[in-house]
Amino acid sequence: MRSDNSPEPIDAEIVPEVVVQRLPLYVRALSQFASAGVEVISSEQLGAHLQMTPAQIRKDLSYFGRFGKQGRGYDVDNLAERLRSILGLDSQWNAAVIGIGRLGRAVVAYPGFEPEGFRIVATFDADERLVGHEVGSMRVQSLNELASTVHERNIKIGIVTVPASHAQEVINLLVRVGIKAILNYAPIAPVVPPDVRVRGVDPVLSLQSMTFYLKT
Amino acid sequence: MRSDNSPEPIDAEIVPEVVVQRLPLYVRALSQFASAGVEVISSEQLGAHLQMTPAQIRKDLSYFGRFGKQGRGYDVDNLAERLRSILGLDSQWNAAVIGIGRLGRAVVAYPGFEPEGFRIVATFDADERLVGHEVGSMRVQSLNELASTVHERNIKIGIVTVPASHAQEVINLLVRVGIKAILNYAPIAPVVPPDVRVRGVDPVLSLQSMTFYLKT
DNA sequence: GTTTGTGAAGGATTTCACAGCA
DNA sequence: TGCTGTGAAATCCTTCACAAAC
Repeated sequence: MRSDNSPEPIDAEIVPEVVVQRLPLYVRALSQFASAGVEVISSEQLGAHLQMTPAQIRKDLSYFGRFGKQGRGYDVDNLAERLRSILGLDSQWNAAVIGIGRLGRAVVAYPGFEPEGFRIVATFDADERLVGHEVGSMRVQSLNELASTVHERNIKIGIVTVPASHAQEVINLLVRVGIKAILNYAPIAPVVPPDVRVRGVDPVLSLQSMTFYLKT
Repeated sequence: MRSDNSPEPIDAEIVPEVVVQRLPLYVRALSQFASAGVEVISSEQLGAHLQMTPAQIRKDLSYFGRFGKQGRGYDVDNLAERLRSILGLDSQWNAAVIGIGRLGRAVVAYPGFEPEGFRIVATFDADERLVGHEVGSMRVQSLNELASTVHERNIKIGIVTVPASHAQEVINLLVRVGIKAILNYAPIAPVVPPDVRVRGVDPVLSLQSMTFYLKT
């Protein structure tokens, strides 16, 4: 599937989306192994750790290049770095949080984004009484300012923490302003154009699909 | 696929897991239509709302019975109720939260669980200095009390909000105590026996799989 | 006329199994 | 010998298309 190194001529078209979604899992597992001092790892070991088959890992990686050495396995640091670069995790991504209620504040305060290169650089709320308040050392802005701020601060990601009743309109607004990646905490299935990606964070849905298996 | 009504002899074995995971989506959409006053809906309309094909909806439902009327569609209330019952959402589910730091407190305070029938009935933390404190009108308990409390309060779901470094051991403990459904907020891919279900809530993973498509 | 429920077809993803390399 | 990378096979999931029901 193409020869070894050379900085990614990846056919994004042709990589199945499921594969892309597993890549971050590999990155995370590799980081753990790296900080445990492991230098080389086989698809077998990685698979055991992630509860998946070695074949799947090898096949997934094969979409992007050849990273291993026969008879040996993968260099942990190297593979992690290559995958980070493929995913675009070697640069910083700026995000805006829309909806500064209880949930929005928790998201702004969440310490897990920054170390992974995701930085919240603006906060917005439709409620004019909130506008101007300080949250996480940022001024809450009016939605009127969304378009200009998104461009000025190079914001590529929208994080939606408004109530379900307003989520679709906020998402429409983000789309209109050119945002192509949305993390949606509202419990709705939003409608977006095909070039916009949405990922839902929805603990209730997760619980509801587990109870099926719990019934007696 | 079996005749009409009769209270579910569902072959859980045979229903694909993806289908089970979509059911809560249907329930949610149906509830919305119901409260908008819609009484009957076709797979076409439901599909438009959820951005999926009508055929997929009909096929999914066909695993569980026959709920529609040809030429007409589905009775919104009836279908919602049937699906709730299939998923086990017609009863209450008790949950315990393990890890009462910033995130754990936010989860305990989250108002989205209770209305859907999920009730947090116990809180635990490994830090003995926290034990005894009140959080969400519950006493934070020691992990020593986990086994007994799980049985006394009929807890079927564990919600893990401890730091990544302790998540696997806490999950092991939950498994040992008989928990079969775990909602995991820690950024790890836990290893569990095959009869235990885990769902991860992990905004960072979601973001990391979107950046792949953002890299111009 | 409309829309369901479903076998059959088609497409996508996973797993197999092995040649080839270290 | 040990393990990768990968076509081919197997499995899983989605879509088609139409008979039956209203």
